[in-house]
Amino acid sequence: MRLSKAFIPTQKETPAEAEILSHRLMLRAGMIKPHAAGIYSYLPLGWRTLRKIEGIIREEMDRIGGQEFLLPVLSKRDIWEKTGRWQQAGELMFRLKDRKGADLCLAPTHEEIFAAIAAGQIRSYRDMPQIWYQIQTKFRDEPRPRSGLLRGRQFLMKDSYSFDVDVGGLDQSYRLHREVYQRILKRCGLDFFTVRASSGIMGGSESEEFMVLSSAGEDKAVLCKSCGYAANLEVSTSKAPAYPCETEEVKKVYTPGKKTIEEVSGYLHVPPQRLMKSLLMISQKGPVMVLIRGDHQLNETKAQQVFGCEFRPAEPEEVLKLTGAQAGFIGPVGLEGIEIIADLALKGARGLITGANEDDHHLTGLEPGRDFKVDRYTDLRTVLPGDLCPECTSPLDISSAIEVGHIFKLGTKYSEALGATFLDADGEHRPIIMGSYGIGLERIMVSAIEQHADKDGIVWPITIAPYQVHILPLNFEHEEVRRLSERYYDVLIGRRFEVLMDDRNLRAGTKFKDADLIGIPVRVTIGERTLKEGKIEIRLRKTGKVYKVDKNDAADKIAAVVERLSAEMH
RNA sequence: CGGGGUGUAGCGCAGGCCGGUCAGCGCACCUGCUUUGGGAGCAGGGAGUCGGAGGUUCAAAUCCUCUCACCCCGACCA
Repeated sequence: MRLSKAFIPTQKETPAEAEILSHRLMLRAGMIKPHAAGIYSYLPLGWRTLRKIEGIIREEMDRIGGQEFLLPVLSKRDIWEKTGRWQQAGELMFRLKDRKGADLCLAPTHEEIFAAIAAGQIRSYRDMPQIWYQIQTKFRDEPRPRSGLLRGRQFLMKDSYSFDVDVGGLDQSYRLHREVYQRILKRCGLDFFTVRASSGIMGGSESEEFMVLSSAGEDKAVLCKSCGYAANLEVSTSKAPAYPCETEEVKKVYTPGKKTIEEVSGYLHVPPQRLMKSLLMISQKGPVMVLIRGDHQLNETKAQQVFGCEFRPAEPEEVLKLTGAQAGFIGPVGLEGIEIIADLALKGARGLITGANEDDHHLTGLEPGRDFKVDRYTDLRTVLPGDLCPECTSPLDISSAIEVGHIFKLGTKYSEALGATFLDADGEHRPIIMGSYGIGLERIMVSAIEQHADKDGIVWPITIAPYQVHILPLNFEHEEVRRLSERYYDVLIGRRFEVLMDDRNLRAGTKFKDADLIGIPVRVTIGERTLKEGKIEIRLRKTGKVYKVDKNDAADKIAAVVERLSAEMH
């Protein structure tokens, strides 16, 4: 492509709305154009990179026997009703009506539709295993789109689904996907890791996320440097360092108006670790009191699992009715008929302080088991930095990360709801065992920029760069400069390389700045100065390393550099 | 949904409090000349319903009311 003819609207200044690096660079490099919150147009340069990513994903999916589909975006209500997600997905789903008034949605994901196809066509255990995938736009009306392409309301995803006859088959399909995702991300030049994750409203048993460390990321990953333990903060466990405490007498103290941990801890001059949060929850099975150490936070994902059902905090009237006191002054002591669940960090603790079930009073010196009953100890808290690794007891780190992929063992939730059953070898009807595997194309692109950029612009990994070679004639009016540039351009294109040539009649400085911004891995600089020595320059965007090569066999040298860079990515 | 911020030319912004030569600056763009190894110089030029609607006023970018959009923090998030 000749830059004189290309639509690559680079900008010197950064649009004010862009906060994160990748967003700023993509706007400045003329890759994307904002349309509405969380909705972007992809301009030619941005689209080329997305298509590169798409190509890598397609190659790798096909390699494991995946078969590509293209499913509809418009989807009718009934199949979503069958799995309960028409209600469950709530406002996240874009909904519309057709002219007859029938309900439709823009599909936010495609489990239902793929499962419905399987329900009709897969009838025998002989028809499996199957891996079906598509690369397509998803629509989700996010509560808050943000960070450029990181969380959009419309985005590209490769989603695949596996169909197996048994759990062993699912394990195999899941493992294939884990391996293929690792290959995809590696080929895209990402430094990533996997974490155990929550399966959320997808349902299912096991799930892992593919994460890229980045301060721009919205997820928090808990990492152990010494043993490699890694988990999403939502599901991570840890051993809390024990807080030293001694046996005390129980005393009731007057704490007028002191409701929060901070207030009580300040008023009584004790650290928050000595306090115990007593949280009254209403689950579908009835009221439950949850006990957490004062400096800890209740982890709702874990609580959900422990309760085995939906729950919510009790309303003020319910708190009063069940405990006789206002929230802030409640506790487990003397509480009858309410299940009490405590976080593991409280096991063996002594001298605790919590509400007395009497307004403006707290109890001190409490000991679980001695002063109140605990029906169950379990892990309920969110990990804090410095907590100890559950596997090797080294201190844990918590880092921000971008979730680029997520794989799930779904089981039979969708196949049962949609009647996707098959006949096994014994002639029995059984539901198909499904897995679901997503990977975000924009998130790969964003992550690549976040991980590979410098003050001057993007530094593309060659596998996903919009072009491989950027020919930069410094003065296109100069005859020899022009002649050589045209020659390399033709030769390289003839050899199937992807080449951008800056044939614009601009000053050298402008061309350099644009080249750095766009970030093509191999730059070929052709100027009068080095031509006097009979040389041209090959410069690597990543390292800044310059090779001066003879002007007559430069094309071979350029090709060799591109091939070497590409080979390094496998 | 709660809190905060911003809407003035393609991009970045000033002006707003104190209504009246107030439609402005820089970049980008167009023309010409000079320039050509890290975002050139000079001269000339085009471009904006001041987010929208209503109101106050002789007069509104500026004051008032409503509204829309975008960004950030939080809640939420397959």
